[in-house]
Amino acid sequence: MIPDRSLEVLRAIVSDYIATREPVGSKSLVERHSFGVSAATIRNDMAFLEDEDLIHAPHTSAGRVPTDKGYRVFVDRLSEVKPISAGERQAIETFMTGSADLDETLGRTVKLLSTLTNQVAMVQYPTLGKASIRHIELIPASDTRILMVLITDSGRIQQHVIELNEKYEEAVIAEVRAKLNALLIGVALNRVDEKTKGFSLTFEPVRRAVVELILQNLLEQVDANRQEKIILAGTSNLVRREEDFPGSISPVLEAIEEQMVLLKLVTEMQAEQHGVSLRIGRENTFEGLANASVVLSGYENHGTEMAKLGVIGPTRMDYSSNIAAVRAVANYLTKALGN
Amino acid sequence: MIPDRSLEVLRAIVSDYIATREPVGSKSLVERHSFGVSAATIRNDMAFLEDEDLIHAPHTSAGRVPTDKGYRVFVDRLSEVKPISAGERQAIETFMTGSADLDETLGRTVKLLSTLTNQVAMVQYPTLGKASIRHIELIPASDTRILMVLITDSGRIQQHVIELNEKYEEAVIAEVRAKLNALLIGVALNRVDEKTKGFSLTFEPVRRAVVELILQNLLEQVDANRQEKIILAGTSNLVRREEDFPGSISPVLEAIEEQMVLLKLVTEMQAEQHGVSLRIGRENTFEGLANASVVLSGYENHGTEMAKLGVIGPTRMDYSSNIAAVRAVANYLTKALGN
DNA sequence: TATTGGCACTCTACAGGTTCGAGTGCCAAA
DNA sequence: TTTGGCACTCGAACCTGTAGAGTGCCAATA
Repeated sequence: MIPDRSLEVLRAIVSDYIATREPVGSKSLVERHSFGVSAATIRNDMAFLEDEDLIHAPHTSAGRVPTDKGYRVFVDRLSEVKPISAGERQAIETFMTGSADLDETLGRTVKLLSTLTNQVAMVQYPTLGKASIRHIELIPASDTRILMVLITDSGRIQQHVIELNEKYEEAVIAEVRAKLNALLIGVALNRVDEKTKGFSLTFEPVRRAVVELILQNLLEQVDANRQEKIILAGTSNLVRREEDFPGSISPVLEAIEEQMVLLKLVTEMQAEQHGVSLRIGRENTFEGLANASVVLSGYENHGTEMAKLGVIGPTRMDYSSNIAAVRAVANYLTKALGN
Repeated sequence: MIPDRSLEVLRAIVSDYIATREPVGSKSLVERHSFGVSAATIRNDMAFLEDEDLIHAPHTSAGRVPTDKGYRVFVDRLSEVKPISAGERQAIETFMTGSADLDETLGRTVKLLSTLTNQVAMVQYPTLGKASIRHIELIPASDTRILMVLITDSGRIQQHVIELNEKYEEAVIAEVRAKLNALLIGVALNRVDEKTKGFSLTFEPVRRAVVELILQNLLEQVDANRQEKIILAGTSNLVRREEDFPGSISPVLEAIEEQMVLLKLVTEMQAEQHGVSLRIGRENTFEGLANASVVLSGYENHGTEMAKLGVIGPTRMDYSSNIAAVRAVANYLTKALGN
């Protein structure tokens, strides 16, 4: 167990360090906070915290800096999440109102989150979930191309152009369209595959090639629902915080520019818990993010699809504000998508 | 007029500076290039170039660095555009094949361009142009929502969800769809507005409100074709070139993150000339780009729509390689979209 | 007239040295 | 368990001197 006063000292060290970016020493600590004990006593506590690997001295005879583990204890046990201010609430509300389109809503959300936190913000597109098919449309787009539109009951709409290598008869398209809808409306996305087994056999042999091609494209689209995507905003905030990244920010920028890394990150953290989850420094398995922290929260789309949104910043970030902002934005987004 | 040898000296200064990032002095200049004259003579030439504001000394008794004007003379009169290498050609071809979708093609293109040049790459989505309507589709998406799909003869497909505040009859939708197509197929986008004047009057009065709403959404979509969009890749390359941006790269990052700035830039440069066009340093009207250069080229979508693509990097960039890459990618993209 | 070698001068980058102050660890006393 | 005291450490800031690259100018030269 960590004694109470030592925990208080840790809290003080973290908040001072976040505020000043200077390693904090025993003397300035007692000056700024009223512990009711002398600097020497604090030094003993600090020695204890150092033994526990919660703080760390960049070099002999320097002040102390929180370790990743120290930040972790801080956020888990010490920090209170600040309620967001009236102004922020106001900002969120004006920002989120009046956009019907999923793309636009998410675009605004990510921008909002980055403005609110002054960090890099990310929003994951909603994924599959329990959604089912509401409607499938096939529209001739040119002599050899067909536009396929897939509408799910979560309100998501996907479009895709199918390239045929030959001309087609409109009648086939109409027939396929009718049969597909009859077969699939109300069917959950993850059951489309089994439902359409043998589908092309219900057509005349000469038409089966075209039907197969359309079906294949449909399955791809259904699957693309699983394929995930993340949008970003506020990359320049990273540069403004450059001095918080020892070494270089280059690896961080590379990491966040790489969809795969972010997706992996999001998926890993998905499992952890509901509400806001955190990765601090080296808790991120990806090397490039060793000096970065990630704050994530889930949000819902129509109660069926689930995805994440959050911010990335230096380990030395204002956790309580950022957690509050991420939580608030996730709630508002869920509300905005819920209608 | 600038004497021939002085021009040669300028060329040597620019290429040495690009290669070494060091201000270049008269002595190292004669060592590396064989001018057949002594350093003292070169110094006279350099004094002349400095009078002409083509080079500039960062401080007394330092070597010289090209000014924006110096770079301009260099690219306009001195540099030969390197033909791209076989490897690069290969890379372009593998990269560009096998994507039907406009979004995906442009996404690949921008990634390719940034890999090729190691700079920040940008691609503007094609704009209006002379395209006309091939087909309009209206699809019920839920009780109160309709999906509208707009297909142009340039092959672009746009979708948009129309939110009605009340339930609608499917019959109205079918009627609107039929009449719209009868009226508008083959009509140029910029003439849709006039063509649809009084359109709702051909419907029963009780249905006019719905029709008006749909029409209004259609006009918005047509107009959205004019609304431009730019995608980026390789932002982290900017950070890797940080030392080439005196002061900070922060303003540059802000500028390129701001769609409006880029769009303005692209539009301004549109007018200038066909082929590759360039803005060097302060030639960019935007202050944040004072130390950046922009290389742009136009490309075509199906011969009708026209847009730009290019790279942004430090003024001290390898102009000939970048110009060659931008030109080549623009050509390949035009070809890829042309089918 | 254009070119050259020479020379005195300037400025930066770098290395070494010194000082200052914040901070530490430890110990003996309270 | 807390405290004051003390010797010690280390980095930041500052100075100083030197080496090297570069300049401008001038008188001599082709």
